[in-house]
Amino acid sequence: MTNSSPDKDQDLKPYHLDSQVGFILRRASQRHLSIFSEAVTELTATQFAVLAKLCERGTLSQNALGRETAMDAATIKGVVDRLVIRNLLTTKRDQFDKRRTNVDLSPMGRALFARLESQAKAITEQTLAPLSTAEQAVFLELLGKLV
Amino acid sequence: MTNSSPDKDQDLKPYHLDSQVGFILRRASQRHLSIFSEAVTELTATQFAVLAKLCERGTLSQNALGRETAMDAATIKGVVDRLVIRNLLTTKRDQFDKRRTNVDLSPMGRALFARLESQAKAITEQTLAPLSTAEQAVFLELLGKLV
DNA sequence: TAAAATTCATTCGTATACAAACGGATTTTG
DNA sequence: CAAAATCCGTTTGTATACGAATGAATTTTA
Repeated sequence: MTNSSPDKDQDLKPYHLDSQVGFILRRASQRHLSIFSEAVTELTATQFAVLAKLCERGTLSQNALGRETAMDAATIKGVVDRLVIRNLLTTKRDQFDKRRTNVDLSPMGRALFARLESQAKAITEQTLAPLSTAEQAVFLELLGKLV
Repeated sequence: MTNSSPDKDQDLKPYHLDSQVGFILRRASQRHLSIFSEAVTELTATQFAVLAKLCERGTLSQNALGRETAMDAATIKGVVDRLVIRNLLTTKRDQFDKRRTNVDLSPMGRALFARLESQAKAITEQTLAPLSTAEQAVFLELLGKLV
């Protein structure tokens, strides 16, 4: 007899890109980045994340900063380099561990972050605006489990 | 008297990167992409999305394909070019609208997609695995509102 | 129908993003 | 303590990602 139970090697349901979580995550990120760049022209969201983390944590080695902001060593290097060129960050060789380069906010970087902080909060709100307050809490809780 | 109501220009609560939805979305995407590349070595997630969409929709103009896969014209061009070089896609000038380049799966592309389809479904499941079935449904519904 | 607006694909420039490999510094371990 | 393992920052190469500008083709509109 024909079995209607789940297939072994092949699912009868076709693959629909639009319902795959990875694709929807990418589109949600795209929308957020679009909201961000609309509201903030001075920095990218990635660059802002670096300023925010340094403001929160103070001086960090370059690689540690990368870990805190979810960027690998090659990526954080480029981001830091560009921010140093713009005088938003300072770097200094660690005097005890000669491998490390310590990164910190410059006065300009600190001032820029202070100026953008409330806008950044508004961007978070705008990103979540399609959800009710209750839905936002549920969403953030579940999203947090997926990291 | 001192007012404890919400601030006008400044929120007393400090900005914590780790609780911003944009940052968590990025990390969730990173995790998904890591799961993907662990399971599928032949293609990137982006490239697979192109194959999937063409399998689903058939021939599309290059720009239309970009819209369906959430890539702008410049991005989809690079992705298509690389897949054409690998003989996974074919391109042909539209005979009626001379602006358009129509893109379709090659036999090799179709075969590769067929071979990877079940793995792709498993990747989606693995990405959502930290959530219960009920949570997954809630999460996808809310995430869908944020695109 | 002619001008204006739009669409299409392309190119250029900049910015993530990450794997892999490297040399130097530090820490761990046998 | 010396070898092994790890960590640090850097470089190279490839792949998205997108704004802006371009020229050619098509559609809209006045």
